[in-house]
Amino acid sequence: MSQQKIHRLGDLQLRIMQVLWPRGEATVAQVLEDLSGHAELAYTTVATMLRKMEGRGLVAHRAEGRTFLYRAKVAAEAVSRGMADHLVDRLFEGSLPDVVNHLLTTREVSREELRQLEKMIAQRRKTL
Amino acid sequence: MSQQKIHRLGDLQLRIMQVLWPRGEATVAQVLEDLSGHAELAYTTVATMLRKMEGRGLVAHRAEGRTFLYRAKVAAEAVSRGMADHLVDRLFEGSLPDVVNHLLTTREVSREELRQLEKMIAQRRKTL
DNA sequence: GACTATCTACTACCACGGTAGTATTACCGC
DNA sequence: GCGGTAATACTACCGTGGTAGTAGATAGTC
Repeated sequence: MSQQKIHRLGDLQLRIMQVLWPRGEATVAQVLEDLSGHAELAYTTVATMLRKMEGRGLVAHRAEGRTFLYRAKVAAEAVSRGMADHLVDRLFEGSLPDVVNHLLTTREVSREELRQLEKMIAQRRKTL
Repeated sequence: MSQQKIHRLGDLQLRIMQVLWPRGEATVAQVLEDLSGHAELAYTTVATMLRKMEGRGLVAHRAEGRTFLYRAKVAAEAVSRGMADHLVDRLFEGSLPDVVNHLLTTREVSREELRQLEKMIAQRRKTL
């Protein structure tokens, strides 16, 4: 059941995952530390959230003395893919050209970025 | 307050909006009708959801006799833009190349779609 | 050994999406 | 006029994200 609901991550949950992914393992205090800059949260808020996320299978922990070391249990790629796919499906019926077109027409784009995009497309074509 | 939280649309809420956008106005029964195919919902479920959405400023209604005609109060473009931007910001720090790269590498793509993408990019370059 | 800082556990809220039942009201056909 | 149908209003409930306080345990410090 975990695999199917990967796209459902609240803002705080995602930010916590984004702390855990590069760190590998982190204590509650470390997560809280890396999170500051967004909003000042209470220590217990982060601890509670981590416990809830563990219940959902997003993270796991091991005890180091009396301290818990949390680690991500789902890969960053799986999450971003799940979330992106979910959105593309909901908004653009799964059409990749539609979503890219939407992004291109509603956002600021630099010449350099356009060049990058073309490069990616050329690259992708080779893999077909 | 309505403008800033446009990206927060539940699945059902979005589907309802997607019924209202092309129709312009619709009764509860018509929304329910257009929604079937997804899941069979109770009439009162849709009615309740519409009332909640009206409280949030997503839709509005006028009375035609004793029947309510609901209409979307936020444009489809604003919603898709808000949702897409929110996701791109959360997952890829607002980087357009990153999100496109992610989409290109994780999804199935046809040669034809790649051609379309290149066309769009060329088109977009003209507007710079 | 007492004090304090630091952990986790438990509990409690609130908001909101989603779902639907019950109640009330009003129209329509006979 | 009466009964059924269809509409909205109200209420209720569950799950879950988010936030945090309080309590209890424990490790380190003087």
